[in-house]
Amino acid sequence: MTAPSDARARGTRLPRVRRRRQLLSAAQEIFVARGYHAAAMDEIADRAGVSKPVLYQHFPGKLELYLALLEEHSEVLVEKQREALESTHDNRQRVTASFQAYFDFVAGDGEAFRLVFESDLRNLPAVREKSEHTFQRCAELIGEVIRQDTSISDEEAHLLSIALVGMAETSARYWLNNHGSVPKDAAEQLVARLAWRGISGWDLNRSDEDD
Amino acid sequence: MTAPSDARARGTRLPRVRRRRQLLSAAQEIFVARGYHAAAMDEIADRAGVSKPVLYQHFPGKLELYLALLEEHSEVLVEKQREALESTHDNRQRVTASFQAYFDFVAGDGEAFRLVFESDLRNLPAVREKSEHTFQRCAELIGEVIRQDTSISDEEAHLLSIALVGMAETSARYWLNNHGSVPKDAAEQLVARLAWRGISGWDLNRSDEDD
DNA sequence: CACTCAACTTACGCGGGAGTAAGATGAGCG
DNA sequence: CGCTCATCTTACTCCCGCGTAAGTTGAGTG
Repeated sequence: MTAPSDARARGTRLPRVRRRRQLLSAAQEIFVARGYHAAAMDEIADRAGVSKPVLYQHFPGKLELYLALLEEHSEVLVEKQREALESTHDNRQRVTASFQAYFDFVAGDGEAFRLVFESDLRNLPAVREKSEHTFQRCAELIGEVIRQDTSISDEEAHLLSIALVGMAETSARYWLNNHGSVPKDAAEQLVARLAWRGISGWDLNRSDEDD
Repeated sequence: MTAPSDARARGTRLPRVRRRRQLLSAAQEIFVARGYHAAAMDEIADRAGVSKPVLYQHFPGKLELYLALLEEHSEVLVEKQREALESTHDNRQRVTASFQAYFDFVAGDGEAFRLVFESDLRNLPAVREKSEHTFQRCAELIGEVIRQDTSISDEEAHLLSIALVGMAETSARYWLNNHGSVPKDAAEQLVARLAWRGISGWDLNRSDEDD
């Protein structure tokens, strides 16, 4: 079942940088599949077709290995988000692009999103801060857009952004877990529509009517 | 700092049911503060002013102790949610009540919500299923309401519900972490407004306009 | 007042996994 | 062709924390 994606010819020597990349890749598979705690350094080494001390020649410890991956993928998410928002000046399309970015992130790169969104190490301050900071940066990018077009206060704009990011993250994760029930495009569009209806023309009607 | 909330007179004997409740309470404090993995059975026993074997006379193991708490608080959340949606027939108020329920849940009972929303044991199938099932039940409650008033398909209604629940959970957690920046009422209202604008009159305008 | 049984204690076994010491191997260079 | 040094291996040590064996205490009952 688990194809040894990189454990080619157990016994091949590799130059340092190549080996490092491969170790990161093996570690990602294990951490994603098992979480931090259930992941064993032995298993990561095995997966890379190498013995444990090799791992320790590249990373000082399990935690640092994990943090390296977390850092990398957090950056990817924020970058995707930035690109999405810069891809157009039409706010309606920005919303769509932003959700697409979230869905893409969740759909991509061996489920690495689980490190960022579902870490079982969030009780460690270093990890909690990294995750939350990533989240905040995404929200901040969206917040800027909102502020540009509404007379809303900074704090309220930020809270709205948080809510939207939460919506994106949650629905993207749900969509992935239930692959097949709804096609990606449709899911993105649906949730984007919900968000757009929610924020567009915010200033206009301060009175809330029922249906 | 950490008041020994229940560790009265180390050396007091307690009848079985009373002791059990107290152990659950001590366990909750520790699990919430440290997460499952970093929580030590010794510390839980200490916190309860009791030695470790007592713990094992009430619960077969660490996992079962944890699951008991998870189960309990999951039920509380779903129940709060059900009450909120049954508290009125006006959908606009339903939305507000629903978000209030989430904020209340997060604000209440010694931050027990962290067990449900931030468990570091989600890689264990039993826990993952429990958390996800709780989430789904909340979404389903909301989904029923949505379906009653729209011509939307079941699957789409469900995805919308998921998105809304994610919004509620995320914003409630954020609000709690940044207590003081926004008062509870204001946060609830703001996010409820966002959600209501998003879903109300969904069927009417199938065309999306920009601002 | 002795007897019983639930409630509690101290002190330990033991497994699992992170990290390491010491040695083997082999690719490339002089 | 043999030297060197980076790469890699085997085979440990050690700690931490769950779970338990065996024994103690004391409240209530006949």
